[in-house]
Amino acid sequence: MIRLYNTLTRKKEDFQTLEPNVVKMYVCGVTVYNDAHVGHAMSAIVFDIIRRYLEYRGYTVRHVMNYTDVDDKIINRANQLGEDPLKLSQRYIEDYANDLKNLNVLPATSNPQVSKTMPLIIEFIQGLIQKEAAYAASNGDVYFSVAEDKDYGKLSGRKLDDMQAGARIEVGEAKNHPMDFALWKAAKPGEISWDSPWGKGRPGWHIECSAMNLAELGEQIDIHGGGNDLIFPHHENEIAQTESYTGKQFSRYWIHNGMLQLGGEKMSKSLGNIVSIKDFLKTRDADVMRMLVLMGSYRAPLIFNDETQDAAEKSLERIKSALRPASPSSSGLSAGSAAELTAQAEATRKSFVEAMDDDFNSPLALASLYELVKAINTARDNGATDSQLEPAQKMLRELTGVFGLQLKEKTGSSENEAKVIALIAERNEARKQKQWARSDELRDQLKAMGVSIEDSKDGTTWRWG
RNA sequence: GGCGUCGUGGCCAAGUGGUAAGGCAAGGGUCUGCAAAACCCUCACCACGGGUUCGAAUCCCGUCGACGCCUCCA
Repeated sequence: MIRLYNTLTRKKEDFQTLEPNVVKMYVCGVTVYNDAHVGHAMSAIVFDIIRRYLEYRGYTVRHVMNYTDVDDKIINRANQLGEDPLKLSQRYIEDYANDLKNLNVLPATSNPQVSKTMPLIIEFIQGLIQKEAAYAASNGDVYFSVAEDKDYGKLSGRKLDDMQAGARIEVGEAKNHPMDFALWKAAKPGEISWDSPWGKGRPGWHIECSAMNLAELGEQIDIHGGGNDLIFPHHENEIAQTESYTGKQFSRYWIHNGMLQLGGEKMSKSLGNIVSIKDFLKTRDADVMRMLVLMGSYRAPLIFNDETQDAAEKSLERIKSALRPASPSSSGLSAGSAAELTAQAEATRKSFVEAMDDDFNSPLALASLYELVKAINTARDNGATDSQLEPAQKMLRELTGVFGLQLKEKTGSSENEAKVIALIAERNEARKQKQWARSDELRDQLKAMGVSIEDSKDGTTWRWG
């Protein structure tokens, strides 16, 4: 039984889907107006791991991730660049999709866009007005009426009275209640807009997700996810809109990832402390980003610095070490020892699943993986053959695959490869002659080319990296 | 000011009532011509102060501190 932490109840709960074996999961994507950063990567990876794990446990996952392509910031940026806003956002949609691919994040089942959901959004707003959950104001805006929603604030644990509305946000005079939020914003001159019963305008920030959810997954879904900075107001407002509209519980489970932190602060566009996904991938492997995420709880803040990145990189190296072949002269393990290794593989699978079943406890699941790593390496040291290592290595691949780790060995160019082989042959000759100085010189030379050398009784092996 | 999350070894981090997983780093060792990799060994009483309990990192109260949200934000 999978248990997961539900923001709505602030408790871990047994996971039960609306339909057997199917998970309807909606994850808030990004607003597309510039390069995505590693904080976005964290969120995407968290839900990618959740999705992969649910699939591993036999569920069919309908994974929807939206793109917010109509928004103030997009309009501002488009104005700056003198570009059509929808063209600009489309460009960044493709760009983000590419980033995700490079991070080995599986494509969502569908990626709806606000600009392509306009009729449904308008219909949704009309429905809310009919139910008197919303009202058209004199200025052409349409607002959601929070006072009419008796359980408004249930996700974020806020009460309307406690929120100092207007303290930091300007209260529009057209609003009935200071906390009322816009479903539809009247267009300013020259702004991109769509026709509606309330005149030209565009949707407010929250209604799109409610509408796209409805369009893609129906009135009720299993999991709604996103960064914990979205709990309020975004997700709170989504609940208010959708539940007012359908009269049913919207999402059964709300899952929120913690914030990635750089220098003790949340990484965000507005703070400007940003490392883009592209810049990250220039110097580190995609696996490193994923390992960083796996090392901690998805709900906790993720400390992003050189030290944690180095640690992640080294940990990956260790896992990779277990995937390497047996030594050439291996004489074979006793049948008993080989059976022990296979048993360890199965034990690891069990503890891995047990850990992940408990609210996706990846640090604990990783610990069980290291146990298997150690068993494989010990078996190899003791002379296991490739066929004896195989079941355990296959299991390790299977489980790291659930995490979405690729564990690729580095590669160099093939023209260099011939040179490497020649240098190693030369070095082996030198070693035979006990010309250690020459031998070490050649090793340094290879190292400079990015080649690691390992000598053993059976001769010399090498690899890139 | 309100709401929420949290404070575990040098760093990252699991554990939420029975005497502290794991990874990285560090030190020692096996192996090696020397290395590297791998393997073995060593390395914490859990922010502070009270309380509950036979027993607390784990429950309660208080203090201090950090972070997130209350405005766009993954």
